[in-house]
Amino acid sequence: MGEWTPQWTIAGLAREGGVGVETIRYYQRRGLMPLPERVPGPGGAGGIRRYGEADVRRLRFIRSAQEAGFTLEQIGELLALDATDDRARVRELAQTRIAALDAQIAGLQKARGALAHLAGECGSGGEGPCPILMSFEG
Amino acid sequence: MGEWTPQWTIAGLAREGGVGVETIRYYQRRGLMPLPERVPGPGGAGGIRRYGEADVRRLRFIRSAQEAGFTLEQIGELLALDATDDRARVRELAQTRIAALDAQIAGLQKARGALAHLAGECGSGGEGPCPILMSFEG
DNA sequence: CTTGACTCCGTACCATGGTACGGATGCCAT
DNA sequence: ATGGCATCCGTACCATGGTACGGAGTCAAG
Repeated sequence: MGEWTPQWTIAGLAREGGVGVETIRYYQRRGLMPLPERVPGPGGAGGIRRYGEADVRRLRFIRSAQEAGFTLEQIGELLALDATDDRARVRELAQTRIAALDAQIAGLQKARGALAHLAGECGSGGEGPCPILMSFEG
Repeated sequence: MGEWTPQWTIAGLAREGGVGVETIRYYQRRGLMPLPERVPGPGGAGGIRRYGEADVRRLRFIRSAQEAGFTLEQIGELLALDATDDRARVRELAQTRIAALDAQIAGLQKARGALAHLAGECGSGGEGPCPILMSFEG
């Protein structure tokens, strides 16, 4: 019995999710990850928590949503919403974030253009300082 | 005598740059903005600091560079570099940041796609919860 | 020449997203 | 049954980029 009845410890979960153990504990404190029951061992005393596929999926979702620019607080709301059927709220969150992403992408592309221009102006052939302070004007 | 011999107080500079007074003071502490001489008034005692066009440009540069994803520390280096002629280092910083921007833009576009898909899946016609947790898979 | 707004400066505090520490306990192999 | 990790938990600390506070000084208008 190994991988087919997946039961990870917190370290295994962390590995699957590409985060540190402390990060998972932090997410638990924030209410983003549940605390599984402690599984008493042969001794009978309260043992160690075990994690399964659902936890891995949840953790990966958190990381992806974070890359999409959601804050941990918003991610908490999304996770809570996953259990409800408040489709309107989900669409609202998604579309607000899409609009923010569009603005952010446009801004980054503008910045990229400015930097490319600077790198060009500041090519290897040339003397004196590069026009750094002016690089974002225009 | 007003705008033609530009002399702003810190509040005016803040207004020009679209930041708060405390932010400018913070940049001064970080070494990103210089502390102008205090201009003694008629009384003779050390007076209030005055800012000019150069400060406005510097402040705007900081904000733009920040939007381009540079940290304040990197911005400090860029500002220091503006006085030198180390073109190689400038190009290095610019190109590193361009690469990071390209990666970031790609990531954001992927996230945007996932969110658009979620918003679609989760249209007004439909029952039950939306597939939030799965929205970033694939 | 006082009043009120603004400045200066040090220091403290804040939000976000973690990261580290240390003692108690648990698990497993030898 | 014992040594050596790992887990659990509370609490403290960190980096980044500010934001707020309080007291003293300064300046301009009335």
